[in-house]
Amino acid sequence: MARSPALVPAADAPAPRPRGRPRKSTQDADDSGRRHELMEQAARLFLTQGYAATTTRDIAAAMGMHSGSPFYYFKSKSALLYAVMREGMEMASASQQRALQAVAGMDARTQMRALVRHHFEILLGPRSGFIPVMLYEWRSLTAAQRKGVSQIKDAYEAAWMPALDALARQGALHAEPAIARLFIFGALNWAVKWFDRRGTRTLDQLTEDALALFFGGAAASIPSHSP
Amino acid sequence: MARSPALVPAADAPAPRPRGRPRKSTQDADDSGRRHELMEQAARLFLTQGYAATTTRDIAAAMGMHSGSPFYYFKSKSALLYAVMREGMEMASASQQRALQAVAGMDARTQMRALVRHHFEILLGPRSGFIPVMLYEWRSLTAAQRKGVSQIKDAYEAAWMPALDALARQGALHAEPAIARLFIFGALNWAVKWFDRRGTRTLDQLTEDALALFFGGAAASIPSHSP
DNA sequence: ATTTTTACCAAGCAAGCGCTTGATTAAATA
DNA sequence: TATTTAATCAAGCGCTTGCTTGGTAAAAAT
Repeated sequence: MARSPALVPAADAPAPRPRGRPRKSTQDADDSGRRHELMEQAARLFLTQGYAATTTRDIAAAMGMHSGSPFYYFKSKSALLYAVMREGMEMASASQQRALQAVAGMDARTQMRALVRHHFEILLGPRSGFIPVMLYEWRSLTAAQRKGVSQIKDAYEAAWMPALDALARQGALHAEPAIARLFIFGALNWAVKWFDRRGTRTLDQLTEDALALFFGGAAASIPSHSP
Repeated sequence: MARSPALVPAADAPAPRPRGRPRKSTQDADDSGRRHELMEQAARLFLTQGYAATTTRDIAAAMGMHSGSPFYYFKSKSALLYAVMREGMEMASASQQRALQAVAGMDARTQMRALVRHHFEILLGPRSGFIPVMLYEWRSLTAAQRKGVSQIKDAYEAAWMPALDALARQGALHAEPAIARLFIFGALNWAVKWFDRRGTRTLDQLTEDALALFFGGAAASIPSHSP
């Protein structure tokens, strides 16, 4: 939607990069930093304007590139979207595993707190962007792409079931865990549309609000060792 | 996304209509039925493909029209989207008022049940379509259009506060009503993405599931006359 | 010092887009 | 019966789109 001729790289765009081979590597290893930066800019634009309404020229301009250059990194616009979702979901799933391991063996409410807090971090934290794109641009994927992302997404969502089942057994969850999970993900994911990170409410507070709403006041927490 | 040349109205499209002036009126009064049918087809496509990814040619083909004909009813694609959202929100707000009047003076949980049930009807019922488009294509509106829809939407959402406040006072809602409302709308609205009307679960059951999750089991309902 | 590789630029093409314009047809009206 | 009006069709215009192609500057490898 940015209607600039882009014959000249636009006034507010980043300064043009030196051409040619880059100086060894910005950091250590596997990540060719420029490709990742492209994914971040694309994700930002996909989220604010939508995938279909974002042109490859918009993305190029945000990078300070010319209109054809993004295709050096991704063979199509669709492949760029897929990379954002797939790699975003892989990172989210890996960090969720770490968050869960940190509370392994603790009571169900503590585990749920960790899951909710982590999910908010992914959705609303400073390094967010990839997962919200996935949530709201799912239909822009091809069937084959959807299948590829679904695998990771299903694992991410399945990791919530043990804690939900335990809370239901304790009487802290007043609905079938399977459909409670759908409602709860809806409630949390929707926060992308209204939560303002520059506001006064922190993600910790937001987490407590959500826990209170779904699983009752803090007093309702009954510690229980896994049977 | 439908890639048909549309030189001929496509094989699966509705049969071509007789041209010329229509036979007096399909029904009684104010609604020129064809315009409304156009909005319904557009809403269906906007919802499945997204607004930007839906071409005016797609909409025309779904109507069995040629590509320029939708512009007889709407002066632009954008105006068609706005009409869907605005008129959809007006209908939803009016029917919500009726649903609320039917339970006026009754206890807060009954009022909440009416609100949730009505909301599901709007989102998932047989006459749905307009409101889901509004929820997921908000960013495709211009600032001026957003303002026009916001007025009605704010009133629709504000109507939930009395019941939420009352439930909080009864101890059946364990979070600040203002942010509870945001979470709850998120949970309900998300159902558009997963609920299958052809499945075994009815909207009545879904309503009870949501009430149990947010406001505790059915036993937690404490009747209270308005003070 | 030469060659290779990386990371772009510069230009443009074919297809598709929203939308306009001027007939044209059939029913309603006079 | 003649005229008007509503609801399209038929054709296409100008612009934007995703993407391609061939070149080129600079660092890295040899």
